Amino acid sequence: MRLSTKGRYGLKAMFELALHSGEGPIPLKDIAESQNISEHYLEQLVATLRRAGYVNSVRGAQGGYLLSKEPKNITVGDVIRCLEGQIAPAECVMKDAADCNRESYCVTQTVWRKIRDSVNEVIDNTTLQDMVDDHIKNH
Amino acid sequence: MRLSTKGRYGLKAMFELALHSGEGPIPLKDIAESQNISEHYLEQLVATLRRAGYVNSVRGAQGGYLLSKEPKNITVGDVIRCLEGQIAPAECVMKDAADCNRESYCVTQTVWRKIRDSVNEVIDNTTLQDMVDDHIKNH
DNA sequence: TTAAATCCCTACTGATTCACTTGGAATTAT
DNA sequence: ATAATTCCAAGTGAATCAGTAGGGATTTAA
Repeated sequence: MRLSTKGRYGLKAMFELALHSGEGPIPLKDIAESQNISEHYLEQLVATLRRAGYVNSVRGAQGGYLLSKEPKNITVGDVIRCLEGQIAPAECVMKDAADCNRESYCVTQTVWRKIRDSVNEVIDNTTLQDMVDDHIKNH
Repeated sequence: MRLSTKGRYGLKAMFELALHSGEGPIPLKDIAESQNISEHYLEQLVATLRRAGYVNSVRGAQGGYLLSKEPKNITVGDVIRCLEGQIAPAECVMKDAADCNRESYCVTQTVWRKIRDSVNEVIDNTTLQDMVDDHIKNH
């Protein structure tokens, strides 16, 4: 039940972008350094977020990345799901899942569904702006 | 964020034991067959649960496994944690975690903590008895 | 008393995923 | 022109997953 570094690093990076939202493009180098992450690895994660439309890029010197929307319109769920795929403890409670067994009703599925829903509730109701506010409040 | 087969199969097995609680030892063969799981693999999972004190075993012909406590006194959290280790989306919010970075406060940690707590709330408040009741209600 | 049914234990294994690294090409500000 | 950046594709060592293999020990039933 651990998140991989994709989701973890990705959210850190998105938080950094949100923190400097409106200040023009931020180069990955800065984020990688401040978060102590391999720049080349982070590049791959941000590429995924870019293709999904959450960040825009500016190439060339003085280029970098910026959020494509306001921080309040991007949720933690958007970011994590983009990088990690659907968040569900078992395949049988993922969207488009095939029926997991011949029986029409399975009790463990009920448990997995509850776990899935509780996690999704948290991540879909926290935006990057919430994280920024939280950060400011604590400094 | 997927659970491995350890936790998934393990919970299914414990549910079967709870369902037949009070009927004497149930052989693994029956559980493995009814849940369509490799018996030898399940054996390893149940061994872990036995060593942790959640099930007792009876050796020899007509032997098998039984819950060591009443179904209402074993939670889903007990079972999953026993087989999968601590449930937390990131190391920094696990018990005994070293400080994740030089800064005293980290925003992503707040998110991970919320996820961790919401999952634990679900699994610690669902017992095997709840699953049995749910099963009976739906048949 | 022997055979069958069961649990118990250790080790091995092929496939997949993780967390990167390598090595460049294309683009743009200075 | 040069340096700073993004963009792209492929390779890699280590770890984990989901078992399998091959036995040994214990108990019941015939």
